[in-house]
Amino acid sequence: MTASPAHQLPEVVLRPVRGHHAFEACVEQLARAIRLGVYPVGSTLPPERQLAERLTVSRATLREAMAALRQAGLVETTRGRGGGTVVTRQARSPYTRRVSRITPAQRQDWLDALEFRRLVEPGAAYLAASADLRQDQVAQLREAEATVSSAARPADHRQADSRFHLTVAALTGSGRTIEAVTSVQSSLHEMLGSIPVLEANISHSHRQHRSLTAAIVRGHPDRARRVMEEHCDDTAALLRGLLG
Amino acid sequence: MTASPAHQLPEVVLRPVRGHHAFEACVEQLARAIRLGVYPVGSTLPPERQLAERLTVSRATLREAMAALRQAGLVETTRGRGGGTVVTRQARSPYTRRVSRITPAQRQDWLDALEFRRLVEPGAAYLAASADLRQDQVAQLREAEATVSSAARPADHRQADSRFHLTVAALTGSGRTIEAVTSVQSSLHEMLGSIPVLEANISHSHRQHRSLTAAIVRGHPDRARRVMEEHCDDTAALLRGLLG
DNA sequence: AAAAAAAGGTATGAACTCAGACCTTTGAGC
DNA sequence: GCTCAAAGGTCTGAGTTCATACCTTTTTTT
Repeated sequence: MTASPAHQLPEVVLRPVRGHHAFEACVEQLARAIRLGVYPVGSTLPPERQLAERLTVSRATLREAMAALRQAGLVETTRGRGGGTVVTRQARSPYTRRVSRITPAQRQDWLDALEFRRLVEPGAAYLAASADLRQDQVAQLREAEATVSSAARPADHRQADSRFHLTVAALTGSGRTIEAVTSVQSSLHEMLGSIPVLEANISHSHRQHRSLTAAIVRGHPDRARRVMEEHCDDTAALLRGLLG
Repeated sequence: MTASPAHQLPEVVLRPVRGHHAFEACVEQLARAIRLGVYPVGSTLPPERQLAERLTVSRATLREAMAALRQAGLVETTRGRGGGTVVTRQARSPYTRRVSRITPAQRQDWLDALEFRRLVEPGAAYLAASADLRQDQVAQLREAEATVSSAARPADHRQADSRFHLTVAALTGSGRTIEAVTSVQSSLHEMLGSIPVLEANISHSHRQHRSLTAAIVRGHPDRARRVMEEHCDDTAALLRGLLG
């Protein structure tokens, strides 16, 4: 009881202090934001100085990241007043590169993401439904829902779906919740881009989105959570099957 | 719909790429682990090379962090085989320093932690109760529960409580869940150390722990979640009141 | 007693990151 | 047209972090 560090807690509690280099992390965050539709094609990213501040990174580092995105053809930059960096192409999931076999670590991480998602997204839905929403928030949610159901191509649908879920998270107003959902959605997006999956049951998914939206707007937390749980379970079942 | 980055998502999705310098982050993680009782007084930390690897940091950086802990009197180091770094004193919450007024940002973060906790810990309890637990895991949980209820001094109680909650999280086997609970518990620990709170209703809390343990061991996810929700709500109500 | 192993201690040069100043381009407003 | 402001582009020196050796101390093993 006194001299030993008690079961395996140490192994699980100490986490990597940071993943990669700062500039890689910036590239990743920005690419993710573009991929998830936070910055749609045609939109302008914030000025460098602002972005740098938001990512708590020096402008020099941020610029390296921008250069990488530019080189990858995702964005284009123009100088002068009113200039800036514009999204020109949809970012593709980084794991789409050829037959890059899914490593066991990757697979493990993805399974974990599915599990964590089952926990965190229903929770977010619950919180969102408990909140007193402003009119414009309700409108945002409705619009996000409408965009998903009207998306034509699978890629558009995936992106709109991500944005819908992020919007729900944003309604909670909780930074940690938003971060958790962002991370989970990003993994999900990678999985969907990496696994050839016929997005079956789209109409089923739309129904779930609709009732989720209704439950949140009307302020039924328990109902919102239950719907989101089902929604997550459906996706997870599909993906788990394909991941083995 | 095309040229604007759509509501406030950008503001909330892009998160700081990393907090501080690597070595500060190491100090924080290690101090936190000691504070939360992951490494009790008298226990030996893993060898430097191992720790460095786990934190994904170079040994040089890790050693800077260790030097800081050593200088703060938290640990002592001996050389040679069988040597290592031993925890000699309990880490105190970093926010206990005098009348360090709670900044608005701090307060905001703490409120967010309470909200996120209400989401994540019940979810973890649900997951833990859904899992097929091995005998030794059950034993760990029971032991953690017993340690909380037998803690005499408030400081011991707080630490044992943290460990109990971390143990529940560890039962889920989900890295992201564990990380989320760790972060939340750390904030909670700071709050409790910073706000003069008579830990009222200890026996009430013990009852909750007991039924939580029972629900998890017997595999009743919904019950486990409900109990944890109440447990979180009780603490949160108390703390929210004191935070204003 | 000698050798091996497991720890911490030291050193070095390269790569990364930062903060801050300054330059250049371009649109907006007078 | 002139001027200003808002953007991106460039430069520099200091501070961090890294990877990788190699050294020293102590215990265990043979």
